Amino acid sequence: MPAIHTLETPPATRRAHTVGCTGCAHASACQAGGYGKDELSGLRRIVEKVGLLRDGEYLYRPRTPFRALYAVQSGMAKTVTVDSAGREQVLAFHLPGELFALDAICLGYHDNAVIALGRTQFCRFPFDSLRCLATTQPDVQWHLMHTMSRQIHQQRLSGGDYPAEERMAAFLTDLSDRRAMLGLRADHLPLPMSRADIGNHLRLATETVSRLLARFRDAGFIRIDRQGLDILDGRALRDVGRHLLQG
Amino acid sequence: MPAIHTLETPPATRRAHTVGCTGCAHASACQAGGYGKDELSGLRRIVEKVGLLRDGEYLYRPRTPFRALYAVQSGMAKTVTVDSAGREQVLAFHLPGELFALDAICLGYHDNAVIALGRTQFCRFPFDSLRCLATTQPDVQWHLMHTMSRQIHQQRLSGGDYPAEERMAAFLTDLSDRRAMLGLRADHLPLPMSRADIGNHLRLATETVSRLLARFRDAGFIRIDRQGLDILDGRALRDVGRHLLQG
DNA sequence: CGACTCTTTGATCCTGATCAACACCGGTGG
DNA sequence: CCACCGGTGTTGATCAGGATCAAAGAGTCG
Repeated sequence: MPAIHTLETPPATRRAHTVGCTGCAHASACQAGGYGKDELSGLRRIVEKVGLLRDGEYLYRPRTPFRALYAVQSGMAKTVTVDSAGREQVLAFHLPGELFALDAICLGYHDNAVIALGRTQFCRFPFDSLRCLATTQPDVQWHLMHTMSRQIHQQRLSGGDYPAEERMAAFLTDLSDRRAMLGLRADHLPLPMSRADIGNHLRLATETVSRLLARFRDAGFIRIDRQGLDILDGRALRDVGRHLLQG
Repeated sequence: MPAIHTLETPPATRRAHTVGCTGCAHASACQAGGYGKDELSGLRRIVEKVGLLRDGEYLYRPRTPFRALYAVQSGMAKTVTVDSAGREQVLAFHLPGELFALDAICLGYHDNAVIALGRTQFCRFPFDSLRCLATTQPDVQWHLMHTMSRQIHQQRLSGGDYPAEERMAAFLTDLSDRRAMLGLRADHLPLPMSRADIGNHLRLATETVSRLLARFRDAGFIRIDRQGLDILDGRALRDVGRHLLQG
Protein backbone atom coordinates (compact mmCIF):
# COMPACT_ATOMS: atom_id res chain seq x y z
CA MET A 1 0.00 0.00 0.00
CA PRO A 2 1.62 3.29 -1.11
CA ALA A 3 2.17 6.22 1.22
CA ILE A 4 0.02 9.35 1.34
CA HIS A 5 0.06 11.77 -1.56
CA THR A 6 2.64 14.45 -0.99
CA LEU A 7 1.13 17.30 -2.99
CA GLU A 8 0.79 20.49 -1.03
CA THR A 9 -2.43 21.92 0.32
CA PRO A 10 -3.54 24.70 -2.00
CA PRO A 11 -3.05 28.17 -0.57
CA ALA A 12 -6.12 29.61 1.13
CA THR A 13 -6.01 32.43 -1.38
CA ARG A 14 -7.29 30.11 -4.03
CA ARG A 15 -10.61 30.15 -2.23
CA ALA A 16 -13.12 32.50 -3.83
CA HIS A 17 -16.31 33.75 -2.15
CA THR A 18 -19.39 33.78 -4.28
CA VAL A 19 -22.97 34.78 -3.67
CA GLY A 20 -25.01 31.61 -3.38
CA CYS A 21 -25.81 28.87 -5.83
CA THR A 22 -27.24 30.89 -8.69
CA GLY A 23 -25.95 29.47 -11.90
CA CYS A 24 -24.87 26.13 -10.43
CA ALA A 25 -25.99 23.29 -12.68
CA HIS A 26 -26.70 21.01 -9.74
CA ALA A 27 -28.59 23.51 -7.56
CA SER A 28 -31.96 21.81 -7.87
CA ALA A 29 -30.54 18.33 -7.17
CA CYS A 30 -28.00 19.40 -4.55
CA GLN A 31 -28.33 17.81 -1.15
CA ALA A 32 -26.06 20.40 0.44
CA GLY A 33 -28.04 23.28 -1.00
CA GLY A 34 -31.37 21.78 0.05
CA TYR A 35 -32.45 20.58 -3.39
CA GLY A 36 -33.33 24.13 -4.34
CA LYS A 37 -36.24 24.30 -1.90
CA ASP A 38 -37.37 27.83 -1.06
CA GLU A 39 -37.52 27.23 2.68
CA LEU A 40 -33.83 26.38 2.60
CA SER A 41 -32.68 29.36 0.60
CA GLY A 42 -30.68 30.44 3.65
CA LEU A 43 -28.29 27.58 2.96
CA ARG A 44 -27.60 28.91 -0.48
CA ARG A 45 -26.81 32.35 0.86
CA ILE A 46 -24.01 31.26 3.17
CA VAL A 47 -22.17 29.04 0.71
CA GLU A 48 -18.66 29.86 -0.48
CA LYS A 49 -16.87 28.34 -3.44
CA VAL A 50 -13.51 26.57 -2.97
CA GLY A 51 -11.21 25.53 -5.75
CA LEU A 52 -10.26 24.68 -8.32
CA LEU A 53 -8.25 21.79 -6.84
CA ARG A 54 -6.22 19.48 -9.06
CA ASP A 55 -5.93 15.73 -8.85
CA GLY A 56 -4.45 14.62 -5.54
CA GLU A 57 -4.72 18.01 -3.81
CA TYR A 58 -6.16 18.17 -0.31
CA LEU A 59 -9.32 20.03 0.63
CA TYR A 60 -8.44 19.46 4.28
CA ARG A 61 -6.10 17.26 6.25
CA PRO A 62 -6.43 15.29 9.47
CA ARG A 63 -5.98 17.24 12.71
CA THR A 64 -7.08 20.53 11.19
CA PRO A 65 -9.82 22.49 12.95
CA PHE A 66 -13.39 21.91 11.86
CA ARG A 67 -14.85 25.16 10.54
CA ALA A 68 -17.26 24.14 7.80
CA LEU A 69 -19.19 21.43 6.05
CA TYR A 70 -18.46 20.83 2.39
CA ALA A 71 -19.95 19.46 -0.77
CA VAL A 72 -18.43 18.71 -4.14
CA GLN A 73 -19.50 21.28 -6.68
CA SER A 74 -17.97 19.70 -9.76
CA GLY A 75 -15.61 16.77 -10.15
CA MET A 76 -15.18 14.08 -7.53
CA ALA A 77 -13.40 13.57 -4.20
CA LYS A 78 -12.51 10.88 -1.69
CA THR A 79 -12.44 10.84 2.11
CA VAL A 80 -9.41 9.01 3.50
CA THR A 81 -8.26 8.11 7.00
CA VAL A 82 -4.75 7.10 7.96
CA ASP A 83 -4.44 4.67 10.84
CA SER A 84 -1.65 4.43 13.40
CA ALA A 85 0.27 2.05 11.14
CA GLY A 86 0.17 4.52 8.26
CA ARG A 87 -2.26 2.44 6.23
CA GLU A 88 -4.89 4.51 4.55
CA GLN A 89 -8.53 3.66 4.16
CA VAL A 90 -10.86 5.18 1.58
CA LEU A 91 -14.08 5.82 3.46
CA ALA A 92 -16.16 7.33 0.68
CA PHE A 93 -16.26 8.86 -2.76
CA HIS A 94 -18.17 12.10 -3.11
CA LEU A 95 -20.21 13.17 -6.10
CA PRO A 96 -21.46 16.71 -6.79
CA GLY A 97 -24.05 17.90 -4.31
CA GLU A 98 -23.18 15.40 -1.61
CA LEU A 99 -22.50 16.88 1.81
CA PHE A 100 -19.54 15.63 3.83
CA ALA A 101 -17.36 16.34 6.91
CA LEU A 102 -20.44 15.62 9.04
CA ASP A 103 -18.32 13.29 11.17
CA ALA A 104 -16.11 16.17 12.31
CA ILE A 105 -18.92 17.98 14.14
CA CYS A 106 -18.60 15.86 17.26
CA LEU A 107 -14.81 16.18 17.39
CA GLY A 108 -14.30 19.82 16.54
CA TYR A 109 -11.55 18.85 14.10
CA HIS A 110 -11.17 16.73 10.99
CA ASP A 111 -9.67 13.32 11.65
CA ASN A 112 -9.54 12.37 8.01
CA ALA A 113 -8.59 13.97 4.72
CA VAL A 114 -10.55 14.89 1.64
CA ILE A 115 -8.63 14.69 -1.62
CA ALA A 116 -9.67 15.83 -5.09
CA LEU A 117 -9.99 13.21 -7.81
CA GLY A 118 -9.28 15.05 -11.02
CA ARG A 119 -10.05 18.77 -11.24
CA THR A 120 -12.62 19.46 -8.57
CA GLN A 121 -14.47 22.41 -7.09
CA PHE A 122 -16.10 22.46 -3.68
CA CYS A 123 -18.83 24.33 -1.85
CA ARG A 124 -18.10 25.42 1.69
CA PHE A 125 -20.75 25.97 4.38
CA PRO A 126 -19.20 27.81 7.35
CA PHE A 127 -20.44 26.01 10.41
CA ASP A 128 -21.03 29.14 12.48
CA SER A 129 -23.39 30.50 9.89
CA LEU A 130 -25.01 27.13 9.56
CA ARG A 131 -25.59 26.86 13.28
CA CYS A 132 -27.06 30.35 13.35
CA LEU A 133 -29.34 29.51 10.47
CA ALA A 134 -30.47 26.30 12.11
CA THR A 135 -31.49 27.98 15.37
CA THR A 136 -33.75 30.43 13.56
CA GLN A 137 -35.00 28.18 10.78
CA PRO A 138 -36.40 24.81 11.81
CA ASP A 139 -36.46 23.74 8.18
CA VAL A 140 -32.70 24.00 7.92
CA GLN A 141 -32.31 22.12 11.16
CA TRP A 142 -34.58 19.42 9.91
CA HIS A 143 -32.76 19.18 6.62
CA LEU A 144 -29.42 18.71 8.36
CA MET A 145 -30.81 15.98 10.59
CA HIS A 146 -32.29 14.29 7.61
CA THR A 147 -28.98 14.37 5.80
CA MET A 148 -27.07 13.00 8.76
CA SER A 149 -29.63 10.28 9.26
CA ARG A 150 -29.28 9.28 5.66
CA GLN A 151 -25.54 9.08 6.05
CA ILE A 152 -25.84 6.85 9.11
CA HIS A 153 -28.22 4.72 7.16
CA GLN A 154 -26.12 4.40 4.04
CA GLN A 155 -22.85 3.65 5.74
CA ARG A 156 -24.28 0.48 7.11
CA LEU A 157 -24.41 -1.03 3.64
CA SER A 158 -20.68 -0.90 3.10
CA GLY A 159 -19.89 -2.90 6.25
CA GLY A 160 -21.49 -6.18 5.24
CA ASP A 161 -19.85 -9.51 4.67
CA TYR A 162 -20.50 -10.25 1.01
CA PRO A 163 -18.36 -11.82 -1.73
CA ALA A 164 -16.05 -9.58 -3.73
CA GLU A 165 -18.14 -9.78 -6.88
CA GLU A 166 -21.30 -8.64 -5.12
CA ARG A 167 -19.56 -5.74 -3.42
CA MET A 168 -18.13 -4.56 -6.73
CA ALA A 169 -21.45 -4.81 -8.56
CA ALA A 170 -23.22 -3.00 -5.73
CA PHE A 171 -20.57 -0.28 -5.78
CA LEU A 172 -21.03 0.38 -9.47
CA THR A 173 -24.81 0.30 -9.21
CA ASP A 174 -24.72 2.67 -6.25
CA LEU A 175 -22.54 5.14 -8.16
CA SER A 176 -24.86 4.91 -11.12
CA ASP A 177 -27.93 5.51 -8.94
CA ARG A 178 -26.34 8.50 -7.27
CA ARG A 179 -25.49 9.97 -10.65
CA ALA A 180 -29.06 9.46 -11.81
CA MET A 181 -30.30 11.30 -8.72
CA LEU A 182 -28.11 14.25 -9.73
CA GLY A 183 -29.45 14.27 -13.26
CA LEU A 184 -26.17 12.95 -14.66
CA ARG A 185 -25.84 10.11 -17.15
CA ALA A 186 -26.40 6.92 -15.19
CA ASP A 187 -25.10 4.66 -17.95
CA HIS A 188 -21.66 6.19 -17.93
CA LEU A 189 -19.38 6.28 -14.87
CA PRO A 190 -16.24 8.40 -14.92
CA LEU A 191 -13.76 6.75 -12.55
CA PRO A 192 -11.11 9.36 -11.77
CA MET A 193 -9.87 7.36 -8.79
CA SER A 194 -7.26 4.63 -9.15
CA ARG A 195 -8.02 0.90 -8.98
CA ALA A 196 -6.15 0.95 -5.69
CA ASP A 197 -8.64 3.48 -4.30
CA ILE A 198 -11.61 1.40 -5.41
CA GLY A 199 -10.05 -1.72 -3.96
CA ASN A 200 -9.20 -0.04 -0.69
CA HIS A 201 -12.75 1.21 -0.35
CA LEU A 202 -14.21 -2.23 -1.06
CA ARG A 203 -11.59 -4.15 0.93
CA LEU A 204 -10.15 -5.73 -2.21
CA ALA A 205 -6.67 -5.91 -3.73
CA THR A 206 -6.18 -3.84 -6.88
CA GLU A 207 -5.63 -7.06 -8.81
CA THR A 208 -9.03 -8.29 -7.70
CA VAL A 209 -10.67 -5.04 -8.80
CA SER A 210 -9.08 -5.45 -12.19
CA ARG A 211 -10.16 -9.07 -12.49
CA LEU A 212 -13.74 -8.36 -11.44
CA LEU A 213 -14.09 -5.51 -13.92
CA ALA A 214 -12.69 -7.81 -16.61
CA ARG A 215 -15.21 -10.43 -15.63
CA PHE A 216 -18.09 -7.93 -15.88
CA ARG A 217 -16.73 -6.78 -19.22
CA ASP A 218 -16.52 -10.35 -20.55
CA ALA A 219 -20.07 -10.97 -19.35
CA GLY A 220 -21.19 -7.98 -21.39
CA PHE A 221 -22.29 -5.91 -18.37
CA ILE A 222 -19.90 -3.02 -18.95
CA ARG A 223 -17.48 -1.51 -21.43
CA ILE A 224 -14.23 -0.22 -19.97
CA ASP A 225 -12.24 2.71 -21.23
CA ARG A 226 -9.45 4.79 -19.85
CA GLN A 227 -11.51 7.40 -18.00
CA GLY A 228 -14.26 5.19 -16.70
CA LEU A 229 -16.82 2.73 -17.95
CA ASP A 230 -20.16 2.43 -19.71
CA ILE A 231 -22.91 0.35 -18.21
CA LEU A 232 -24.36 -1.92 -20.88
CA ASP A 233 -26.56 -4.10 -18.69
CA GLY A 234 -27.49 -2.27 -15.51
CA ARG A 235 -30.14 -4.84 -14.66
CA ALA A 236 -27.64 -7.70 -14.59
CA LEU A 237 -25.18 -5.63 -12.56
CA ARG A 238 -27.85 -4.67 -10.05
CA ASP A 239 -28.86 -8.27 -9.76
CA VAL A 240 -25.35 -9.40 -8.85
CA GLY A 241 -25.22 -6.78 -6.11
CA ARG A 242 -28.85 -7.04 -5.09
CA HIS A 243 -28.22 -8.32 -1.57
CA LEU A 244 -26.26 -5.23 -0.61
CA LEU A 245 -28.58 -2.69 -2.17
CA GLN A 246 -31.21 -0.88 -0.13
CA GLY A 247 -31.76 -3.79 2.32
CA MET B 1 -26.59 -18.80 9.16
CA PRO B 2 -29.77 -19.38 11.19
CA ALA B 3 -33.08 -17.75 10.41
CA ILE B 4 -34.59 -14.82 12.29
CA HIS B 5 -35.81 -15.25 15.83
CA THR B 6 -39.44 -16.14 15.89
CA LEU B 7 -40.46 -14.78 19.28
CA GLU B 8 -43.41 -12.43 19.17
CA THR B 9 -43.32 -8.70 19.59
CA PRO B 10 -44.34 -7.81 23.13
CA PRO B 11 -47.80 -6.30 23.42
CA ALA B 12 -47.83 -2.51 23.47
CA THR B 13 -49.50 -2.68 26.86
CA ARG B 14 -46.26 -3.71 28.40
CA ARG B 15 -45.04 -0.17 27.82
CA ALA B 16 -45.18 1.99 30.93
CA HIS B 17 -45.02 5.78 30.96
CA THR B 18 -42.84 7.32 33.62
CA VAL B 19 -41.94 10.86 34.51
CA GLY B 20 -38.38 11.47 33.35
CA CYS B 21 -35.08 9.99 34.38
CA THR B 22 -35.18 10.61 38.12
CA GLY B 23 -33.83 7.59 39.84
CA CYS B 24 -32.10 6.14 36.77
CA ALA B 25 -28.62 4.99 37.66
CA HIS B 26 -27.22 6.03 34.30
CA ALA B 27 -28.84 9.48 34.13
CA SER B 28 -25.61 11.43 34.52
CA ALA B 29 -23.74 9.32 31.94
CA CYS B 30 -26.64 8.86 29.53
CA GLN B 31 -26.12 10.08 26.00
CA ALA B 32 -29.83 9.95 25.24
CA GLY B 33 -30.71 11.96 28.32
CA GLY B 34 -28.05 14.56 27.62
CA TYR B 35 -25.57 13.41 30.26
CA GLY B 36 -27.70 15.02 32.96
CA LYS B 37 -26.97 18.54 31.71
CA ASP B 38 -29.45 21.14 32.95
CA GLU B 39 -29.91 22.76 29.53
CA LEU B 40 -31.14 19.41 28.23
CA SER B 41 -33.62 18.68 30.99
CA GLY B 42 -36.35 18.85 28.37
CA LEU B 43 -35.12 15.55 27.00
CA ARG B 44 -35.62 13.91 30.34
CA ARG B 45 -39.18 15.15 30.59
CA ILE B 46 -40.40 13.56 27.36
CA VAL B 47 -38.91 10.12 27.93
CA GLU B 48 -41.08 7.03 28.36
CA LYS B 49 -39.99 3.69 29.70
CA VAL B 50 -40.44 0.53 27.58
CA GLY B 51 -40.03 -2.98 28.88
CA LEU B 52 -39.17 -5.25 30.37
CA LEU B 53 -38.28 -7.25 27.24
CA ARG B 54 -36.88 -10.75 27.51
CA ASP B 55 -34.05 -12.28 25.52
CA GLY B 56 -34.82 -12.38 21.82
CA GLU B 57 -37.88 -10.13 21.99
CA TYR B 58 -38.22 -7.30 19.49
CA LEU B 59 -38.34 -3.62 20.39
CA TYR B 60 -39.34 -2.88 16.82
CA ARG B 61 -39.30 -4.68 13.50
CA PRO B 62 -38.42 -3.70 9.94
CA ARG B 63 -41.09 -1.84 7.96
CA THR B 64 -42.78 -0.43 11.06
CA PRO B 65 -43.39 3.32 11.22
CA PHE B 66 -40.76 5.49 12.84
CA ARG B 67 -42.25 7.28 15.85
CA ALA B 68 -39.45 7.59 18.35
CA LEU B 69 -35.77 7.33 19.11
CA TYR B 70 -34.68 4.84 21.74
CA ALA B 71 -31.94 4.10 24.20
CA VAL B 72 -31.21 1.06 26.30
CA GLN B 73 -32.05 1.70 29.93
CA SER B 74 -30.74 -1.51 31.38
CA GLY B 75 -29.50 -4.68 29.72
CA MET B 76 -28.27 -4.82 26.15
CA ALA B 77 -29.67 -4.92 22.62
CA LYS B 78 -28.65 -5.49 19.01
CA THR B 79 -29.69 -3.84 15.75
CA VAL B 80 -30.16 -6.34 12.93
CA THR B 81 -30.97 -6.01 9.23
CA VAL B 82 -32.24 -8.77 7.02
CA ASP B 83 -31.23 -8.62 3.36
CA SER B 84 -33.19 -9.80 0.35
CA ALA B 85 -31.66 -13.28 0.65
CA GLY B 86 -32.82 -13.57 4.25
CA ARG B 87 -29.32 -13.31 5.67
CA GLU B 88 -29.17 -11.18 8.76
CA GLN B 89 -26.49 -8.74 9.67
CA VAL B 90 -25.79 -7.47 13.17
CA LEU B 91 -25.13 -3.76 12.75
CA ALA B 92 -24.50 -2.78 16.36
CA PHE B 93 -24.76 -3.70 20.00
CA HIS B 94 -26.29 -1.11 22.30
CA LEU B 95 -25.27 -0.44 25.88
CA PRO B 96 -27.29 1.56 28.43
CA GLY B 97 -27.57 5.23 27.57
CA GLU B 98 -26.72 4.82 23.89
CA LEU B 99 -29.22 6.40 21.50
CA PHE B 100 -30.31 4.45 18.42
CA ALA B 101 -32.85 4.37 15.56
CA LEU B 102 -31.23 7.54 14.24
CA ASP B 103 -31.04 5.96 10.81
CA ALA B 104 -34.84 5.76 10.56
CA ILE B 105 -35.31 9.53 10.60
CA CYS B 106 -34.61 9.91 6.90
CA LEU B 107 -36.89 7.04 5.90
CA GLY B 108 -39.86 7.58 8.16
CA TYR B 109 -39.86 3.90 9.04
CA HIS B 110 -37.50 1.38 10.59
CA ASP B 111 -35.73 -0.79 8.07
CA ASN B 112 -34.04 -2.92 10.67
CA ALA B 113 -34.94 -4.61 13.93
CA VAL B 114 -33.83 -4.08 17.50
CA ILE B 115 -33.77 -7.19 19.65
CA ALA B 116 -33.21 -7.53 23.39
CA LEU B 117 -30.17 -9.47 24.57
CA GLY B 118 -31.19 -10.82 27.94
CA ARG B 119 -33.71 -8.93 30.05
CA THR B 120 -33.65 -5.37 28.79
CA GLN B 121 -35.48 -2.11 29.40
CA PHE B 122 -35.59 0.78 26.99
CA CYS B 123 -36.16 4.52 27.04
CA ARG B 124 -38.37 5.95 24.36
CA PHE B 125 -38.16 9.52 23.05
CA PRO B 126 -41.25 10.30 20.96
CA PHE B 127 -39.98 12.04 17.87
CA ASP B 128 -42.76 14.63 17.70
CA SER B 129 -41.92 15.86 21.18
CA LEU B 130 -38.24 15.77 20.34
CA ARG B 131 -38.74 17.86 17.22
CA CYS B 132 -40.79 20.34 19.18
CA LEU B 133 -38.15 20.56 21.82
CA ALA B 134 -35.39 21.03 19.28
CA THR B 135 -37.11 23.97 17.58
CA THR B 136 -37.40 25.87 20.83
CA GLN B 137 -34.18 24.78 22.50
CA PRO B 138 -31.01 25.11 20.43
CA ASP B 139 -29.12 23.10 23.03
CA VAL B 140 -31.26 20.05 22.36
CA GLN B 141 -30.82 20.50 18.65
CA TRP B 142 -27.08 20.76 19.07
CA HIS B 143 -26.99 17.70 21.26
CA LEU B 144 -28.82 15.64 18.67
CA MET B 145 -26.49 16.76 15.91
CA HIS B 146 -23.53 15.95 18.05
CA THR B 147 -24.87 12.48 18.73
CA MET B 148 -25.56 11.79 15.07
CA SER B 149 -22.15 13.06 14.09
CA ARG B 150 -20.56 10.75 16.58
CA GLN B 151 -22.46 7.86 15.14
CA ILE B 152 -21.33 8.66 11.61
CA HIS B 153 -17.82 8.90 12.92
CA GLN B 154 -17.84 5.64 14.84
CA GLN B 155 -19.42 3.52 12.17
CA ARG B 156 -16.46 4.12 9.95
CA LEU B 157 -14.23 2.10 12.23
CA SER B 158 -16.14 -1.10 11.70
CA GLY B 159 -15.80 -1.04 7.94
CA GLY B 160 -12.02 -1.43 7.71
CA ASP B 161 -10.02 -4.27 6.25
CA TYR B 162 -8.09 -5.68 9.20
CA PRO B 163 -7.22 -9.24 10.22
CA ALA B 164 -9.69 -11.17 12.34
CA GLU B 165 -7.59 -10.99 15.49
CA GLU B 166 -7.33 -7.21 15.36
CA ARG B 167 -11.04 -6.77 14.78
CA MET B 168 -11.86 -8.98 17.74
CA ALA B 169 -9.43 -7.22 20.06
CA ALA B 170 -10.72 -3.82 18.97
CA PHE B 171 -14.29 -4.99 19.53
CA LEU B 172 -13.60 -6.04 23.11
CA THR B 173 -11.63 -2.90 23.85
CA ASP B 174 -14.38 -0.74 22.41
CA LEU B 175 -17.00 -2.46 24.56
CA SER B 176 -14.80 -2.01 27.60
CA ASP B 177 -14.27 1.69 26.86
CA ARG B 178 -17.97 2.28 26.36
CA ARG B 179 -18.69 0.60 29.68
CA ALA B 180 -16.10 2.77 31.39
CA MET B 181 -17.78 5.86 29.95
CA LEU B 182 -21.02 4.71 31.57
CA GLY B 183 -19.38 4.22 34.92
CA LEU B 184 -19.65 0.43 34.65
CA ARG B 185 -16.86 -2.01 35.37
CA ALA B 186 -14.52 -1.87 32.39
CA ASP B 187 -12.63 -5.01 33.34
CA HIS B 188 -15.70 -7.22 33.09
CA LEU B 189 -17.76 -7.63 29.92
CA PRO B 190 -21.11 -9.40 30.08
CA LEU B 191 -21.71 -10.94 26.66
CA PRO B 192 -25.40 -11.76 26.49
CA MET B 193 -25.24 -12.14 22.72
CA SER B 194 -24.29 -15.43 21.06
CA ARG B 195 -20.93 -16.12 19.45
CA ALA B 196 -22.83 -16.14 16.16
CA ASP B 197 -23.96 -12.55 16.79
CA ILE B 198 -20.45 -11.41 17.58
CA GLY B 199 -19.12 -13.18 14.51
CA ASN B 200 -21.81 -11.77 12.27
CA HIS B 201 -21.06 -8.27 13.50
CA LEU B 202 -17.32 -8.69 12.92
CA ARG B 203 -17.68 -10.60 9.64
CA LEU B 204 -16.32 -13.81 11.19
CA ALA B 205 -17.58 -17.38 11.47
CA THR B 206 -18.67 -18.39 14.96
CA GLU B 207 -15.85 -20.94 14.98
CA THR B 208 -13.36 -18.17 14.40
CA VAL B 209 -14.82 -16.12 17.26
CA SER B 210 -14.42 -19.11 19.52
CA ARG B 211 -10.86 -19.73 18.41
CA LEU B 212 -9.82 -16.11 18.82
CA LEU B 213 -11.27 -15.88 22.31
CA ALA B 214 -9.43 -19.10 23.18
CA ARG B 215 -6.25 -17.58 21.83
CA PHE B 216 -6.69 -14.45 23.95
CA ARG B 217 -7.42 -16.64 26.95
CA ASP B 218 -4.30 -18.73 26.38
CA ALA B 219 -2.26 -15.55 26.02
CA GLY B 220 -3.54 -14.44 29.42
CA PHE B 221 -5.45 -11.42 28.10
CA ILE B 222 -8.88 -12.53 29.27
CA ARG B 223 -10.69 -15.06 31.42
CA ILE B 224 -13.83 -16.53 29.90
CA ASP B 225 -16.90 -17.60 31.79
CA ARG B 226 -20.39 -18.42 30.77
CA GLN B 227 -21.95 -14.96 31.02
CA GLY B 228 -19.07 -13.00 29.60
CA LEU B 229 -15.40 -12.41 30.23
CA ASP B 230 -12.95 -10.63 32.48
CA ILE B 231 -10.22 -8.52 31.00
CA LEU B 232 -6.91 -9.39 32.62
CA ASP B 233 -4.60 -7.42 30.35
CA GLY B 234 -6.42 -4.54 28.75
CA ARG B 235 -3.21 -2.97 27.53
CA ALA B 236 -2.23 -6.03 25.52
CA LEU B 237 -5.73 -6.32 24.07
CA ARG B 238 -5.79 -2.67 23.10
CA ASP B 239 -2.42 -3.06 21.48
CA VAL B 240 -3.59 -5.92 19.27
CA GLY B 241 -6.53 -3.82 18.09
CA ARG B 242 -4.70 -0.51 18.07
CA HIS B 243 -4.95 0.11 14.33
CA LEU B 244 -8.72 0.13 14.42
CA LEU B 245 -9.14 2.25 17.51
CA GLN B 246 -9.77 6.00 17.30
CA GLY B 247 -7.84 6.43 14.01
C1' DC C 1 -32.88 -37.92 32.35
C1' DG C 2 -32.94 -36.85 27.34
C1' DA C 3 -33.55 -33.47 23.61
C1' DC C 4 -31.85 -29.38 22.21
C1' DT C 5 -28.92 -25.47 21.47
C1' DC C 6 -24.61 -23.25 21.86
C1' DT C 7 -19.72 -23.59 22.06
C1' DT C 8 -15.37 -25.59 21.30
C1' DT C 9 -11.89 -28.07 18.76
C1' DG C 10 -9.99 -30.47 14.68
C1' DA C 11 -9.47 -31.29 9.42
C1' DT C 12 -10.02 -29.64 4.95
C1' DC C 13 -11.21 -26.30 1.43
C1' DC C 14 -11.70 -21.94 -1.15
C1' DT C 15 -11.86 -17.03 -1.92
C1' DG C 16 -9.21 -13.46 -2.50
C1' DA C 17 -4.34 -11.79 -1.20
C1' DT C 18 0.26 -11.82 -2.53
C1' DC C 19 4.03 -12.38 -5.62
C1' DA C 20 5.70 -11.84 -10.26
C1' DA C 21 5.87 -10.41 -14.96
C1' DC C 22 4.31 -7.77 -18.58
C1' DA C 23 1.53 -4.28 -21.25
C1' DC C 24 0.13 0.34 -21.67
C1' DC C 25 0.24 5.17 -21.48
C1' DG C 26 1.97 9.97 -20.62
C1' DG C 27 5.68 12.61 -20.02
C1' DT C 28 10.63 14.06 -20.80
C1' DG C 29 14.68 14.80 -23.00
C1' DG C 30 17.87 13.68 -26.52
C1' DC D 1 10.98 11.65 -34.04
C1' DC D 2 11.99 7.94 -30.87
C1' DA D 3 14.28 5.91 -26.54
C1' DC D 4 13.63 5.94 -21.99
C1' DC D 5 11.27 5.96 -17.63
C1' DG D 6 7.95 5.60 -13.73
C1' DG D 7 3.42 4.88 -12.63
C1' DT D 8 -0.84 2.38 -13.36
C1' DG D 9 -3.43 -1.48 -14.97
C1' DT D 10 -3.88 -6.34 -16.51
C1' DT D 11 -3.01 -11.22 -16.28
C1' DG D 12 -1.04 -15.55 -14.42
C1' DA D 13 0.83 -18.58 -10.48
C1' DT D 14 1.06 -19.50 -5.77
C1' DC D 15 -0.17 -18.87 -0.95
C1' DA D 16 -2.76 -18.24 3.38
C1' DG D 17 -6.40 -16.52 6.43
C1' DG D 18 -10.45 -17.65 7.65
C1' DA D 19 -14.70 -20.32 6.06
C1' DT D 20 -16.80 -24.61 5.93
C1' DC D 21 -17.43 -29.30 7.22
C1' DA D 22 -17.52 -32.58 10.95
C1' DA D 23 -17.93 -34.14 15.57
C1' DA D 24 -17.61 -33.98 20.25
C1' DG D 25 -18.37 -31.34 24.91
C1' DA D 26 -21.29 -28.28 27.83
C1' DG D 27 -25.21 -25.96 29.48
C1' DT D 28 -30.30 -25.45 29.59
C1' DC D 29 -34.97 -26.62 29.74
C1' DG D 30 -38.72 -29.81 29.34
